[in-house]
Amino acid sequence: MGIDELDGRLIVLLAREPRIGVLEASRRLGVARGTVQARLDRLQSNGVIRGFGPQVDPAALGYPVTAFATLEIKQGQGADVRAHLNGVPEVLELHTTTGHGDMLCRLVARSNADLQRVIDRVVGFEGIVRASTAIVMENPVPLRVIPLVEQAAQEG
Amino acid sequence: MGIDELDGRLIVLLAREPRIGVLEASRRLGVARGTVQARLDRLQSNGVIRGFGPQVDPAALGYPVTAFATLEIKQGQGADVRAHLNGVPEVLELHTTTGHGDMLCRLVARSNADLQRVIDRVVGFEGIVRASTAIVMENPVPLRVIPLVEQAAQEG
DNA sequence: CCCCGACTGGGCAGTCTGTACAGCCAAAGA
DNA sequence: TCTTTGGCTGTACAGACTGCCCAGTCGGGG
Repeated sequence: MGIDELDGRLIVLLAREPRIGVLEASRRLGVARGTVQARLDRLQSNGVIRGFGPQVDPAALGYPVTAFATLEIKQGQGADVRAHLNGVPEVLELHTTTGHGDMLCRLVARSNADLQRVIDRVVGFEGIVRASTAIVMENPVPLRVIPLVEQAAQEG
Repeated sequence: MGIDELDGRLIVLLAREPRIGVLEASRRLGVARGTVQARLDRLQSNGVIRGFGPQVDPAALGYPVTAFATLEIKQGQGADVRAHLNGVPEVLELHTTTGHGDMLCRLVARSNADLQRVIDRVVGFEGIVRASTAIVMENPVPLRVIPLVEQAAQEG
């Protein structure tokens, strides 16, 4: 289940320059093309690489406001709340957590004013007892995996 | 800056089946290949599509534990804290937020025990006054953008 | 000592990409 | 109404890549 050092270099390379193909990658890594192909296949069937879907920027889509909402759920309403939130497009992800809140979700909105509408829609559901929202001002570290991959590659 | 309806269908298609190329996409969408190519180029230069990097699953990498930490920062230490957290591979993303905490970051760890090590490393830095952590138990809605894209496509 | 898995280097057919060009059409402007 | 502009359609061509196959090499485990 670990990650090879070559695997690591491959993933990092693909992350930095996604457009290069298997052939070019093999040249950069200094291995045969078949090797890269085999590694890639294995990484994908392993589940290490889920896919190569487009990374969409909500801000460029017209949703420049991001927020995190901590939700407190009425006992036994978990499934319903999940289904409800799943139906809200502005809910980009949802986690159930330990701690004071029961759920944490990431929201986007067209503006601060629009965020109110989104929150109303999110919490306008019996089963959600309380919600506290934190608006994101800055994003010093955007979602990244490369450092983790490098670490996993060295240790593995 | 809006999103066309065709743009929306294209993005959704690519998100669902990333391996298909421009040609196949044009067939599916019922438009000419050149059109798809032009749209793709525009979406990428727009910044709507950031890229097609590999989507790596930290769990498969050996980091099955995810947590969110809310950090309280000593006034004026923001920049240092950012730099510090930027150097921790297990910090997958970092936001500065409004509300009770000053920052919110996503962490991963090899196990619950290992999470302690990560948190120690994160908060072991002058400038961080307090941290409260919520461990993720379940992830009912994994990070997604498709519903948002569809909504933006209809409205735009 | 042998076997097995992994990597190498090469080859082949099929397909896709990048690019270009001419024609068509609808919307915007003169 | 005429003209211009921008976007889409088909088409074409050379170059490059992919998927697949195979024989040979190499190092570790049995």
